[in-house]
Amino acid sequence: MTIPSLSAYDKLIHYFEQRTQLSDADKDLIKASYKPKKLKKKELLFRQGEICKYEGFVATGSFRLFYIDDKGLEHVLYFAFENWWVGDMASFYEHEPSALNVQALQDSELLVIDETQKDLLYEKVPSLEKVFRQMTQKHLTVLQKRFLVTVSANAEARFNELLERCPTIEQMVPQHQIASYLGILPESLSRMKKQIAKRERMQ
Amino acid sequence: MTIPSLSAYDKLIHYFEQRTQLSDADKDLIKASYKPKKLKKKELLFRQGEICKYEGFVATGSFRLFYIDDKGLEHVLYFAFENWWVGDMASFYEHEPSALNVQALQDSELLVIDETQKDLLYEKVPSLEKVFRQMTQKHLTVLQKRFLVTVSANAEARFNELLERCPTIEQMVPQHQIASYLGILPESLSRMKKQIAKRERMQ
DNA sequence: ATAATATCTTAACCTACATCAAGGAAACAC
DNA sequence: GTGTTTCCTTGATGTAGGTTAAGATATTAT
Repeated sequence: MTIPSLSAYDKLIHYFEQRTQLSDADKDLIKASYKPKKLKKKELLFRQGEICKYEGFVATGSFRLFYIDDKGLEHVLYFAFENWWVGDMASFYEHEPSALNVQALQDSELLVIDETQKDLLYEKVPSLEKVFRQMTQKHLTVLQKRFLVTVSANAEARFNELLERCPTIEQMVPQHQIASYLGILPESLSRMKKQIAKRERMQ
Repeated sequence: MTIPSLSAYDKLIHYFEQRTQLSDADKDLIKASYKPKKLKKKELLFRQGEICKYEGFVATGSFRLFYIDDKGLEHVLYFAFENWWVGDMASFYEHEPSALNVQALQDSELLVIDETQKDLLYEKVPSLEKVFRQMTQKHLTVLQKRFLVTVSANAEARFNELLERCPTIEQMVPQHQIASYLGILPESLSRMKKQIAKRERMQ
């Protein structure tokens, strides 16, 4: 018994149709503008220092976007699951080296678009301008929340916030990458979880 | 000898004209959509918990946008000077209580627009859709950089980064608010500066 | 001018998390 | 199936920046 799954393109069209009205012609233009791209587990869409040439829609699988600092420590900016977007706007639009690495956490399927195609698509389907403005606003909103939580709460509170917002995260990504998202070392997360468990056993 | 200064509206129109083409009719529509709003030093445009009803263009003066956590500590998200924007997109568009306070650091002059007027303006001057999409992208880019610096560098490195990016900041805002922007306490910034001075005296 | 308020500095002590080191468990590769 | 990465845990010790308290300066209001 298998569930009939939507194609990558169906998911993308569905995403846009939830946000704006599209004619059949619009849909065809969209399908022609995005190219499928498969990435194996651990493969990178692009790495830090490179120009981000593609903005990608996650059709299947999952990704992490992370920065490696001068000390070699990795800092996860966010995880991206199905129906999310991956890329680096600063690099994509300004053609500057990206500060980010985009890595598949499992075998994954993206639909990607380059800047030329995207500008063309905006011209041909102007209503997407609003969709992407709103998508960027949403993105900004989420990042702002993440920033404020990061600077105002300690690691345990940040962990709880993450679990509330994303209860299945522990089944989806390894613990040392959750630590990296939280801004602590794997050792500290391990110790923290032990503390939490101990406290819960007590009462 | 006084420098003849541009009116608030001239500055706003200039801002838009640097980013898109505008007809005289467009300019009139813009001027009719934004209302002037003066704020005295320390006055708030809105406070945490309230809905952000206005997006504001800073014509003169300066602002800080900050969050107060459960312990009562203030965390500055950013400072806004002339030709910057203040507001809270999440609250403005989704009508949810804002997490931010927007406070004038000195007597200041804003041009503000509410959501109804802004939607109307997008309809009447569609090229602004792109300007605001790009503005939001820029905003997102800056916040992403700020986030990565915050999680990967220590307080001294963050202080240096700020000074490089904004060399006159110490003349423009009090030191305890710089500390709040850096995510440390005023006492720590004071201690840090003493350390830096000592090190510089040595060599 | 003088009181009131806001800002900055210093010092002693404390804590959350990092660092270093090592061993164990699980997953993956051939 | 057994070597090899990858991942997780635990303990001992270190440190950046927080906490508390107090006094010094500067700014503002009346």
